[in-house]
Amino acid sequence: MVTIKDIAKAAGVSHTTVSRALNDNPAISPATRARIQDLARNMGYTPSAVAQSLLSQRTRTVGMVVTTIADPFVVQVVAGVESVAQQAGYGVFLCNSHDDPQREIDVVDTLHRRRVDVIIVTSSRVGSLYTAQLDRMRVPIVLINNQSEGQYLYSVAADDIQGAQLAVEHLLGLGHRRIGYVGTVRRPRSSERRLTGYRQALEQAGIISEPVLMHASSTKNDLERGTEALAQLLAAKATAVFCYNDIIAISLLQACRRQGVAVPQQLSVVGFDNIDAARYVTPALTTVHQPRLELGQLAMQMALDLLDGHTVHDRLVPCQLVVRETTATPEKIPSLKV
Amino acid sequence: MVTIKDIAKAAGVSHTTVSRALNDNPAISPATRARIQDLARNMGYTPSAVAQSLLSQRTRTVGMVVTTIADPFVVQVVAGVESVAQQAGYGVFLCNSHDDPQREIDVVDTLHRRRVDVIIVTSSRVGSLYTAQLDRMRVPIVLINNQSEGQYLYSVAADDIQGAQLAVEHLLGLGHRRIGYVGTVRRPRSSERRLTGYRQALEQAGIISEPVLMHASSTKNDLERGTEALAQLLAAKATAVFCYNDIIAISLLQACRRQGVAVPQQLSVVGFDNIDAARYVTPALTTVHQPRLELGQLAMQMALDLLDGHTVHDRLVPCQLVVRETTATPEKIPSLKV
DNA sequence: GCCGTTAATGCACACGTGTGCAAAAGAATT
DNA sequence: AATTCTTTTGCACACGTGTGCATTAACGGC
Repeated sequence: MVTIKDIAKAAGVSHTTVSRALNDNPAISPATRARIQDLARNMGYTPSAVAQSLLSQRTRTVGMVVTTIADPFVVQVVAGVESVAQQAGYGVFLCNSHDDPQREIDVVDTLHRRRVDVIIVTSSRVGSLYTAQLDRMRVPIVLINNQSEGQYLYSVAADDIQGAQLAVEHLLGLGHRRIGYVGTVRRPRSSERRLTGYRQALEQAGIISEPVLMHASSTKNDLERGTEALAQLLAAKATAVFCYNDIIAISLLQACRRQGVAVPQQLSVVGFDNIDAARYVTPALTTVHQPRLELGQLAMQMALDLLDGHTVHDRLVPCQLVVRETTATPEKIPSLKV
Repeated sequence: MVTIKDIAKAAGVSHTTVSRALNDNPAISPATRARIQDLARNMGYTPSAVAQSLLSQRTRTVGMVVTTIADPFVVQVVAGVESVAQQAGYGVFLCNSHDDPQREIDVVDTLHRRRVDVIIVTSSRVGSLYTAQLDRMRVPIVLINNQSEGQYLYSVAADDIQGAQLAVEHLLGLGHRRIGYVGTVRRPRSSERRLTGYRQALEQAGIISEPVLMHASSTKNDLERGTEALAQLLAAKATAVFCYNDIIAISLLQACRRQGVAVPQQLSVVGFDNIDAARYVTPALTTVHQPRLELGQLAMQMALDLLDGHTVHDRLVPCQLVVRETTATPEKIPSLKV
């Protein structure tokens, strides 16, 4: 591996002069500068970011912690982070937490050991724990869609409450009165907030929310959620359902098809996230769009602001309703004719 | 940021002793070792991987270049790389090439400047160019599904020819005789190889492939491919079609629905890749499964072997057929009764 | 008490780059 | 020719960690 010392030896100057010449320092005469730059090119020299980082105390790297890279939601967030980071000359170091709090702490420690300039964590489970570590390691941490109760950290999040309200108000507007909610235990905080939005929308319409219509997921696997949820919803005589996310909603659609429940005639379904698959399913899924790309971009921009010493304020980004084919006016089924 | 020198000062010893104590060097007495380790813990010490890398000349990092992180195909490959890397104590540095050869060269240079130990590139467009740079920077490069003609590099790839044969043989087995192929210009080499597999399967069945049934994509956007392709296929009186990938196949399914073409009764459709959405569409897409996770794992394993100085050989991984609902025996339509 | 052996610790350097300060060389001014 | 100013270059150190070698201390055998 060729270093500036090698170039210095070849040029008959000190490594100091080489360093200055390559950085276009005006103290170096134009003649030697050109000579050294040519020499560096010919010798195939590439500066070592490792050595530069050691000296400058900056790696120009952002550490990104995700629950799993396979989640279609986080992929877009990563893309958003990457685009802004790239533009600012920062690189992205990727880590998995696998939704395991202990592992999340471990990878944050790894990133700290690698001296990343800033850390971005999606769906953090242990945000509050960072406050203790935060003063030890002087690394700013930005949380995206934080799932814990830590309040001392910087965060960017989609507005779960407002998004859920959009979904439920859409169903209410179509004439539905018995609307169910299917939540999850994997994202406790988001699920709780979407439930809050669901409740508020019903309340504003003068409807009392019934516990029999609201279910948290009992399983860790969202994909197996459909069959179980459908039985509960039919038993509660629901005409519409708002799901925590698109995966659950799609699994519900598949259960409906298996059991001969017509969507949207017998049951309207609304998802959350607007993942790619929502557009492809039949009937196409009505859902709440989370600005995933924007979440990533905002988080990275906030990270850059923090590194520049600016004061930043938390961001809550509104969601948008995407109406497709799984929602319609409820059928007048016998049990409702009373 | 606390360093071993700070600990040395606090303990009244030299930084050498601290370094040895933290690394469990037997030359240090158990008493001082314990004392220093406690001190390090209390002071919140985290070793600097940057300094260690500078000295050891190893970063324990793999640089990963992908066309775009938003592609559902590459996500699984990244997951495969990450899992093996994680287990071996390596980190993953992620970069986008955006399918731009120049940009691909730039990010490889960036990774080299960061002194990653090895580089993994998916769907490389400029593999052959690396041979020139390869001796300059002594960094092994592993290609996944290489799209260029460079032959001096290590590579892992799915067997496009065999996969295409599986698909077409499946259609032939169902009784189809007029089978189309819809390719793409974005992955020239893969598309060409799948076309080869398509041709070989037809040839073995004694069918002469007709140019009117084979189309390369004229657009860069696979999603808009459907409408155009459907018109061409109907004009050529095809009863089945094999698509370069699932995105094109799904776009074709949507065009069929819009134009009232029944799938699979009037047209059988086979995709390639087996992305998540293939399972969700209606009817569910018959497709060729590429072992994406395995590709990533094999590439990273090959990278580790290279770093250990072992000799490695290129890998060609077989694909598997996944039969779902978009393929069936062809209808006896009038034009075929002749 | 002397010497050889072992245990414990420190000195000095290396890794590759950047920078303050001094030094040398050259040019301009008196 | 002496002085001052400017231009150009080099010395030495810093960043944080690890290691070969030397040094010191301790200890046992005679």
